[in-house]
Amino acid sequence: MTTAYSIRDLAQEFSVTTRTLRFYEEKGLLKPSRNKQTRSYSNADRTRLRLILRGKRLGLSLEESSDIILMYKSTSGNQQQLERLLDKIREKRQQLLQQQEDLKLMLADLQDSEARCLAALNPTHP
Amino acid sequence: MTTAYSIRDLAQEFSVTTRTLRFYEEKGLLKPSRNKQTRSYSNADRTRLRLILRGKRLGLSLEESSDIILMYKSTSGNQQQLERLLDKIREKRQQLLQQQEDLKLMLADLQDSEARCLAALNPTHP
DNA sequence: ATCTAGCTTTACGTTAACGTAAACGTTAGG
DNA sequence: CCTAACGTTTACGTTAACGTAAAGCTAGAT
Repeated sequence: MTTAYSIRDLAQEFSVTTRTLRFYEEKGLLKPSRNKQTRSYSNADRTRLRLILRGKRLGLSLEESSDIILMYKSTSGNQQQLERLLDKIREKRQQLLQQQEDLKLMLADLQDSEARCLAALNPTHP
Repeated sequence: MTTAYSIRDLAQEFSVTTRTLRFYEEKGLLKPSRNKQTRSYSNADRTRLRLILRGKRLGLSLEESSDIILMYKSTSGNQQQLERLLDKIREKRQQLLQQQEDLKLMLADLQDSEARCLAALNPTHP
C-alpha cells in the first residue's frame, strides 16, 4: 500500500508545525513529491521523520540525525567507503553508550532526590 | 579538604573554555568566590559543572540542568512546594525513561546497520 | 621600570532550529 | 462569482549557547 500524507497529516500526527516539515525538507531530510505544487509525503518520509524526532529527543542535531539515517540505508559503495562508514557507526554507538551511562546516573540521582523529598514530606516513617 | 580551583584548572579538566565557565556563572549555574577579582571555584562548583555537562550530553538545556541541580539540593520548603517538586522530579524521570527507550531503539538500528555493512564488506560468510 | 602572562569586563558576532508575517495561487462550497 | 480554507514561496525575527575581539588590571620575572 502506497499511502500518501499531506503536510498537515504529518504535522498533526507528530505534533510539529508545517514550518518544521518545510524546514526539514530545505535541509534535505525529507523529500516529498509534488501534486501540482502541493507536497505529498510517502511512508519513507514518515519513517525518516520519526527517526529525526527520535534523534531530537536524544539531543542530536538535525545533521547528526541525517547522518544516522544515511547509515541505515548505505550498504553500497566501495570497500574504502564501507570501512569509513563502519567507523562512523561504531563512533556513534560509543557516543550513545556514553549517553546511556549518563542516563543511568541521572536517573539514580533523581531517585535519591525523590527519596529525600518523600522523607521531608513524611518524617515519621519506619 | 577545601580545595579551590582556578578558572583554567576547571576549564582544562572538563575540556571547556573559560568563556563557557563565565557564561555559566552569568546564567547562575556556578557561583565561584573571588580572590580579589579572580574567580575561585569550590568543590561544589566542580560538581555542578559535572552535572551540567552530563546534562548537555543528554541533550538538556542549561535551564533544564539547572532545574535538576536544584532538585538535588531541595529538601526544604513547605508541603506545597515539596509536592510540586515531587511532581517535577517524576516528570523528568518520565522524560528520561522515554529517552532510554529511544536510545535502545537507536542502538538496535545501529547494530543492524553495522551488520549490513559487514555483510557488504564480506559477502562470502557463513 | 618594563614586560609578559593570566585574569577581568564589555560588547558585538555566530549558528541551529525554527517562528512569524506578508503576499500570492487554487479549489470546494454557498 | 465570491470567499474561506489550505497550500505555496520569500524573507526577516528570535533564542540558546557560546565564540571572538578589544581594552584594561595586576602580579611576578627580567
